[in-house]
Amino acid sequence: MQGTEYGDEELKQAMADELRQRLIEAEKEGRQLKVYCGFDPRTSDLHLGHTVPMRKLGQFQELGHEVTFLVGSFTSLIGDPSDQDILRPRLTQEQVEQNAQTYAEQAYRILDRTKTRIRFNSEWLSELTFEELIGLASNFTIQQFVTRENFRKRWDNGDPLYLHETFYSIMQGFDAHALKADVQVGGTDQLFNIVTAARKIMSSLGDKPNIAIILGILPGTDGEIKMSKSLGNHIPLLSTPEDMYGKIMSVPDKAMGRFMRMVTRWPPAQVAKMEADLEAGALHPRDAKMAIAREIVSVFHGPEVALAAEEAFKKVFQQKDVPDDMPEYLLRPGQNVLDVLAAAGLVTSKSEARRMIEQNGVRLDGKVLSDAGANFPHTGVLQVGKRRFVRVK
RNA sequence: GGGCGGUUACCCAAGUGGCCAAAGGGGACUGACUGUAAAUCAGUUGGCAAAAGCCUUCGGAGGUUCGAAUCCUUCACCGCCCA
Repeated sequence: MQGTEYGDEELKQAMADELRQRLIEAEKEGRQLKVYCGFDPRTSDLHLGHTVPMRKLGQFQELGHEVTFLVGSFTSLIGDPSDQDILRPRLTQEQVEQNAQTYAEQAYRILDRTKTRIRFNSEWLSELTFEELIGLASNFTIQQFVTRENFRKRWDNGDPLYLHETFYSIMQGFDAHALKADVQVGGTDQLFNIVTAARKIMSSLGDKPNIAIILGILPGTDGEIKMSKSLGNHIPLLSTPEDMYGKIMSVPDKAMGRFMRMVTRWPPAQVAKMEADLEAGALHPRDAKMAIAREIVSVFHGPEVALAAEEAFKKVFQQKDVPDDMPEYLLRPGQNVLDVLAAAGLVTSKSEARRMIEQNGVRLDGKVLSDAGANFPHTGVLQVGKRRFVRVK
């Protein structure tokens, strides 16, 4: 139960006991536990935050249990209201299918391709009749939903709260039933959906309620709030190693503990030692973070690539040199500084380019360019801000 | 179905005929300081333009006016209260 966050000691204990019990039962019945986690195919690319429950699934997999990667193809048509206080837009069928495809593919970076079952919940949810839905819905009261924090806020603010949003929990509960799940993994934002909704629905349908493994939520690059693409604080799984390394380095120190626990493969003892060393001043926070960044990049790209990413980082940010690899732009005759900045994609408009120049944010081979309208001086490395580079040829 | 209120830039939010490209906050970006951290300080934050200035933007469409985010008509969407 390490790395879990139930926010309630009693619940954690209850779940731990139940898990132990279930393991014993399964052992007797000569079967493995059925473990699953649902993922919303809401965006096409996964980020570090998604990997937290995936790695938990991976651990179960290593222990020989049966793992299902459930794509919420049907639930995405609604959008989970759990993790935010505003209404989420509904996706179209096509968007969902397209996203689901790339999703599963990326999941294999973490999970064992040969052992992972991929299921789509539209399989059974699209078959439900209205009558069945009524039966499922009768397990819940309006109050249960309205008292949940995220609904409560919207209620209090006078923001719209749609009836269909309450179906999300019911559907998730039905997923657990359809999969006959023993264990369901999810973030703290899924506490209600898993512990209340899924367990209730399963019991009402005569299943043994599944056991909740509730994981903490990984913060984004701001170190505060949940990593999320829509909040712009995410670290995509498909980012380049250099980018991933750099993004991890930009995470505030205070979030290091959570990154160590949630996305590195380090055993608790090592994490504890690092934290103790940091506390004692024996370890420089920067070095600790570099170790974390190298470890995380290794998880996805292997140790050699991670080391190379680290070298690139040192070069650019510690020695203020330029990276080895960068996009190239072919200079055309008669172009001025603004033209090149805009055409090379370093800025989104010429007005922005002007601003950057005024703010001394534009450099060519390390020298600040101050004349926006001047002809582009010469070929070389053109830099905007600290991290945008283009080689002008 | 009725009454009232609302829809402003990436987000929240002020603005109720000219001084509004539109206050303030958040976020983001640039610079300084650093460890590409945090904190702090300074600045920027619609587009085009060297600049004067011009153009587009205050839910959509029409209108009044020399002039509209602001007034009128209408449509759409949302909230509250009543039924």
